[in-house]
Amino acid sequence: MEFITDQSAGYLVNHLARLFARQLQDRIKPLGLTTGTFPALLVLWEGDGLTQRELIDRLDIEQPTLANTLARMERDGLVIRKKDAVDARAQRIWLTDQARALRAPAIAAAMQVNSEALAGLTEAERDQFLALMRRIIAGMQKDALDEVEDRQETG
Amino acid sequence: MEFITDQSAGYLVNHLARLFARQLQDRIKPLGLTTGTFPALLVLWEGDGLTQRELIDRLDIEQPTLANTLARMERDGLVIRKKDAVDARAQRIWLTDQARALRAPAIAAAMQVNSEALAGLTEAERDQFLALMRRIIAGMQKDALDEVEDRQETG
DNA sequence: TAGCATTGCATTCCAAGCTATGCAAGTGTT
DNA sequence: AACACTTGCATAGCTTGGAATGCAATGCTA
Repeated sequence: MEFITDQSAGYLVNHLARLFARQLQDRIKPLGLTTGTFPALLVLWEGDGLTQRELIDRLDIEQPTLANTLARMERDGLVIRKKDAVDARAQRIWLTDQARALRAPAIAAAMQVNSEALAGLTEAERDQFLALMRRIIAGMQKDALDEVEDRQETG
Repeated sequence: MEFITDQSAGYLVNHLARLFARQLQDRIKPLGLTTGTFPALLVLWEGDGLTQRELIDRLDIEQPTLANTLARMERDGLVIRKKDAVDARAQRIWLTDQARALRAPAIAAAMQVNSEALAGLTEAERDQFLALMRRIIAGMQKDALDEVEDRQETG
């Protein structure tokens, strides 16, 4: 059985993700940001005051991963957490002014990474690439969901 | 400035990489393997007795990352490290019988993950997807190399 | 309303990746 | 030969990601 890395989607995706992460990190480090905060920030920039649970529902990330990320973000002055008025278990996440101010430069950095990465592709190829990824992601998420449901029925 | 995650290559690649990693981990955990060992194993299965340096040259991974991975692999009985006869600094990496025996099932697992992930695509779309990734990777590696060279000239 | 199940979050422990640094062994230069 | 430089690897410390677990607050149900 042969395994050719150049023809393995998983291998290439992993490699590509590391290349993107390195690029993004280089560009947002001067802003005092790290890559892991990015997904959470993108959601919060659209509207903060969410609970951790609400954030998780918008990010395909495990709860402990987000909890850790939020802890680092609080330590670094990007967010503050206030107890929910109604539900004493929940904490609502609020952006600091500092985090709000970083929105424009951070997004500019990310968009620049994207455009440089895809610079060798035509407009059509870029669209194709994004569309293919969206379809693969949707399929894999569905598969994962089905597996969870199967386990619940069986177990 | 807008940022739409569905149209961000970096965001989608990161997400996709996590989905692939979860799938692969589920499948190779029963074999006693973890995802991080995979790239090194793929090289070593083609021929072991390499030094760490030679492995790094075949993997776009930083040296400390590989050193850690090899330490875990040695701990788990996948490889042994023997001092090089000529160069006392270098250590040559040898697969154990156990690691050799895992080749077929591990590769089968990875190929299954790939084919399930791409199941919703036509043959042509799969080829396109892989080809696009290869081109983007090549471009980003070239960019990264150029930056290093620029820094050396300047600094 | 008492007891049980669920929910929201934190904590622990691990893998995997990175940067920065250290150090011993080899190489090259004068 | 002495010195500086380079190379090969290890270590420390961090982020990002996950699984497993714990626990308090809430919700449900008999």
